[in-house]
Amino acid sequence: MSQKPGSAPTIVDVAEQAGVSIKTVSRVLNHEPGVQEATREKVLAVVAELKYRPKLSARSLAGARSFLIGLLYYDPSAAFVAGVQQGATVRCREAGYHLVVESLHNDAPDIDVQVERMVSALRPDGMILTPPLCDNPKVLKALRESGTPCVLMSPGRQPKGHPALPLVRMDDVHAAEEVTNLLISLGHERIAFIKGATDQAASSLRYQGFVNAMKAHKLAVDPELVHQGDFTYQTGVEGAHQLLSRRVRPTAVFASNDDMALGVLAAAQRLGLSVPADLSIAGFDDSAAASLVWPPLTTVRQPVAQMAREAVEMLIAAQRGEAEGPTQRVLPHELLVRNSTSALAGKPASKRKV
Amino acid sequence: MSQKPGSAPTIVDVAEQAGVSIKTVSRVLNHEPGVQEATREKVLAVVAELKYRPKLSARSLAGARSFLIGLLYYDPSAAFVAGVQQGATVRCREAGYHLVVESLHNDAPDIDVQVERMVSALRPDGMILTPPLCDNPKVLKALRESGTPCVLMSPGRQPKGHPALPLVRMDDVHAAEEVTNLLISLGHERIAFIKGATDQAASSLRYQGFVNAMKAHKLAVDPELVHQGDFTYQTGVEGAHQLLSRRVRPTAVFASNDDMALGVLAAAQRLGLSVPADLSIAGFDDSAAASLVWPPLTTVRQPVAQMAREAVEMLIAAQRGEAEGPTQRVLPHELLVRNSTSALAGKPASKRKV
DNA sequence: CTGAAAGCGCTTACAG
DNA sequence: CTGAAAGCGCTTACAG
Repeated sequence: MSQKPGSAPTIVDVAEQAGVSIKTVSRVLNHEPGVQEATREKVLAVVAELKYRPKLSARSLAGARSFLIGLLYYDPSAAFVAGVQQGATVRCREAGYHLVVESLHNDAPDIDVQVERMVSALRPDGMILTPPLCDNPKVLKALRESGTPCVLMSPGRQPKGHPALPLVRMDDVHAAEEVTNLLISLGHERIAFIKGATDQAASSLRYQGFVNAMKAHKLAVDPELVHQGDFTYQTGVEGAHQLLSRRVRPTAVFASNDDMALGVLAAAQRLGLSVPADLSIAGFDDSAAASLVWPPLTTVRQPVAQMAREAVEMLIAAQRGEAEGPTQRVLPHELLVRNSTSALAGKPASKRKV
Repeated sequence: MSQKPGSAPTIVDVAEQAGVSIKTVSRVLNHEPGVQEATREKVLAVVAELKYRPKLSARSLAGARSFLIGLLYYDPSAAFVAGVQQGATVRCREAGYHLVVESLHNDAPDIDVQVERMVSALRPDGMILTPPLCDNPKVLKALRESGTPCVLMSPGRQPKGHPALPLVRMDDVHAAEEVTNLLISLGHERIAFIKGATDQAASSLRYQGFVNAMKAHKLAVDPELVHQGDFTYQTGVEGAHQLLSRRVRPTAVFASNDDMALGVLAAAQRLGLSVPADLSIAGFDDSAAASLVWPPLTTVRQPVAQMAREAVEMLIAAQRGEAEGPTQRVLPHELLVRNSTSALAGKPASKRKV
């Protein structure tokens, strides 16, 4: 063995032992064409025997790739981040990439410098941005100037004046329509809606879906039954108190995320209402708590891990110059019908067509 | 400017413009002693002007540091991972390090190879392990053989036969004692306990704390009031049904994590019991759901972010050869007294000394 | 206090 | 199909 004991084997060790040049070893490892099958196998055998692993820093310094994908996030629920990482790290591992994460504060005045620092030190091959960072102009600008490829996860409207960035998202409008349709199919007509934070793109999309479905069934959207929340539990509680004090109560509440739906549930129970007998409640997100409370919430599951997986996919493909698939992808979600919703008393579930 | 337009400035550009050698620039950037103040300032000025950022891959290849810290995790609640990353990425950023995360499956037969692959490609300066990976012998072995420094977060008993590894944790025994003492101070005597998964270290520690506190107050630990759970919501529900069907019901239940406590809460409410009037419930972890249900759960908050922060700290200090502080640290937790616990009817809260 | 040389372990042109 | 040379951008010894 030419390999010095104690230190990890290098490409030189492999080349010597296989009786080829380091360039050939490099070719085999990078799946470059034009290597004789016998040579290829010999090299691979030595690689396995020596347990040789190319060092990322050397590949990165010499070549045009770093094999690093960055993930920038701020705050979105822990479950969202966990899902993103689950999908992203698995895909990265399969492809020989690694995920570098950074938790940034969306309002930090020097956020652009933080991003620029990270990018120029790491030179990642691509960056994944989650809300609300994917809608932060300073972040986007820093990334654009550095020439780092990006994929946005569930962004709001894209900034005008720049070419559309690659993105992955789900169809919030359609999902909200489905939830509303479910409630209508259960016989509900007085359906209240609690909106999310005004500065988040999902809020208006989900509200739009609610309105679409109501109108499609010729049901009125009573302004008195629409409450402005901000995606927090607290505004769900407040919304419930306000909505349930109407002369004629709603029979169902569609809160546009689970945290608010949980607030409605807690408030309803404190008021002595039985859920779903007296009030049906639906949420959105399928948060961990949604299935832990009683009754478990009817909600929508976002394909978070799958979105992250595809984001990594797009970044890697783009780098290889393969334009594989669309750069703006909409992934399927899942409507989870659980026990917080039920047919309106006296109205059979099948009464209305959906 | 000697710097070619379009490409990022290198150490050579800085050296030329500052009129010094690259070695001197390197000294300034690495805070090495023995540089004249005037020279130092001149270099720093040029660095700022050129917005020069040393490339990690070059530093890593040439030197002994990679400025990368690895974080390996599997499953622990999303909230736990989020907390760990929050603390770790902030500390990393302050120190010019970056966090590479990998989500592994604890039962993967080739988990040691996965770890070895990651380590030999990245050469991280240190690795942070969370439960249950921090107790996985194959992971520990792979890391030891590669010579990668590690810090374990909240591990169970350390493997015998090897030098004790650095770790950060909280005092589960003491925290469980505090929860139990709280219940006792509220007048409860028939207190049920739901144990966690037998293969997790925290389970026995928390039970030990419960037993300690009961004994300290001369209260009997009734075997009929101890239920074996596994940290899931479902076993909380099962435990509740079993415990609440006793001839003489417990007046309080201490579930050793929040998921199980939520199961107890849901079961109790379904049985028509009012919490905390009819039954006090305490959990452990301060999960997101704990404060979202009604009534919010009395529980214990782990200093997760702070533990991660210190783990990074220890790894960086160890690399610099500074033996700063102990390598086995126990961080303070916080008892959160919320509405799921109250004084036993007829017994004033102050009746018992704690 | 400062610098010239060598080298880390790969990939990139370029030859043949 | 294969290889010898140069070079990526830093740090490490070693000198003075």
